[in-house]
Order: sequence, then C-alpha cells, then structure tokens
Amino acid sequence: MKYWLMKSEPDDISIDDLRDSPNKTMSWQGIRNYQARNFIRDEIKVGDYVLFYHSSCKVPGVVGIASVVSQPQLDASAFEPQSRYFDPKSNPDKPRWWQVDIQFTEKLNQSVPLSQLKSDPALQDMVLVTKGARLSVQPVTAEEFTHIVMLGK
DNA sequence: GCCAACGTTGGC
DNA sequence: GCCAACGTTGGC
Repeated sequence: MKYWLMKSEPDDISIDDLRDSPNKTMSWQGIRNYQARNFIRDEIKVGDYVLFYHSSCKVPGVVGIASVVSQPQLDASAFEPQSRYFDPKSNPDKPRWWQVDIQFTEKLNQSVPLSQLKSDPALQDMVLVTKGARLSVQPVTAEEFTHIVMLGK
C-alpha cells in the first residue's frame, strides 16, 4: 500500500466538498502535470492512502485523509471543449490525462499547516518540503503519513 | 497582488 | 537537443 499527498484549492474543492459528495467520492479530474499524471496512471492503486492538502488559501496544509477507490481512468474532461480542463492535444485515441476516484475517510481534528510541516524535523525529507512545492500529486512515506495524522489528532 | 520556482513550448 | 520566452503554481 502506498501513501500520497494530493492538493486542492479549497475554493474549488475542499475536504468538506469531498465529504459531502455522493458516496463521499469524487473523480479527481484536472491533473495537467506530467509527473503527477505518471503517478496517477502508473503507480496509484485501489486502497492507497491520501493526505488531502489545501493549497492557495489562507492557511495551506493537510486537512484530512482519503483513499483511492478506483483504477486509473481516462480524464474525459480533457476532451470537452467547454471544460476548464480541456486539452486539445488529448483525445480518446491518444489520451494524455488520467484520473482516479478518491473517497473521504476523515477530517483531521486540527489541520496541519505547511508552516508546521516545514519546521518539523521528522518531515524534512517530504517531497512537499524539498522539491514538490508545485507538484499536485506526490508520494509520501508511511512514516510521514503516520506522523502527520498524529499531528492532526 | 507579487514574485520565485519550476514546467512547457517552440525556434533554431 | 539547447535554451529563451512564456505560462502556471502557490506561498506570502
């Protein structure tokens, strides 16, 4: 089982939006970065654990836990001209972008802000802290995952 | 709103 | 294949 961190802008989709979705599940559409796409397409498996991260907001940080509940699927929003995620270079014969479904598990009792992640000696090797500042889907170690969840209790 | 960091594009 | 120009992300 693997562990991931996924970012979302809460003004767009927040942890509460995920919790309030049908079956507490959403298709994670709109990934338009190749490195993130490769993780989604090639490495993510059903049952993997996800730290849900709020970015581009007042207090960025980890706010909850989710899990992966589908195999990778084509991201059909790339084919829809009216979609904000439309990509004319992707088409069903030559798909470029992929998605998975994720399901709400729980909201942390207290969110763990980026400032805390950055200052915690146990988390200095996190992709988020080192080089992944702009990567919207990134791997997390089991130790990092457990540690962050503990901080949020 | 600014801007640093980084990714992508495209000319050569 | 290099690299300049440009676009995007995301913290502050």
